[in-house]
Amino acid sequence: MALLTPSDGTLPAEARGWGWRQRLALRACFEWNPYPGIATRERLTQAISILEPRVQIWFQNERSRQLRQHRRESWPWPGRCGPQEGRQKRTTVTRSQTALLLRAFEKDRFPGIAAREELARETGLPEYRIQIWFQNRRARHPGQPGRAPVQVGGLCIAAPVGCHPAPSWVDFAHTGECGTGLPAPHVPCAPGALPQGAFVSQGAWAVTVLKNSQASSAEGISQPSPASRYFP
DNA sequence: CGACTAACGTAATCAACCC
DNA sequence: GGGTTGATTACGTTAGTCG
Repeated sequence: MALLTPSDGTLPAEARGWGWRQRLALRACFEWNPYPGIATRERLTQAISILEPRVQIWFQNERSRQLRQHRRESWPWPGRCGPQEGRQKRTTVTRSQTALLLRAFEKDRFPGIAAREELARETGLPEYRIQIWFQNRRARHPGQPGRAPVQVGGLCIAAPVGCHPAPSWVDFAHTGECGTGLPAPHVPCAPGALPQGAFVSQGAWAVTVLKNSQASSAEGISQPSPASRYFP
């Protein structure tokens, strides 16, 4: 998405959307666990400087793509493997926050990003939680039909939290922090969870390799058929 | 123009929390 | 214990970008 890219528009073609290093980290994680819990998503968030909700959206879209491809090629989708990771802790919405949201809901059932940001500021809740609240509210309190036009243009997705600096995929590329940041070795993951060590090494490997190689070779790394790894 | 992808929608469901 | 509601999932659609 252009809105996630530097404003000068000089991002290389292969990095359309997010940086290829970010994609690589996401793919590496996806291969080990297509259903990451909040802990893994948070680690990814820190490692690749993409906000957690965006990471979640990416995994949703990626699972969708993989499922489609598996169906096309008549391969069974492995689905969840291993114990489930923990969910996002349930957000407690206070009465005053609910009242605020209800007022906004009555005015507009389909708030755009700007309105959600404003509500986030007013309530102190994260913008993505606001979005979830509206989704649940619409589903459970169907009122007048009809939907607001999708607000895509004019988004400030690059920096929903007060427009912080541009995604640091360049830093990610040069600091080498990502290898350790991606899969925190001491994360309190559920016992018997996915092969964390393997995940660590894979993520670190990916990053290490990328640090010492060119984008062209990186493309080759990120390309192997993902399905082949599910069915060795 | 078609392919790709981020963002966003619904519907169904799981699960935590409150009364 | 049941109702409410936040979180997550699958799946579909839209719109922007690129070759």
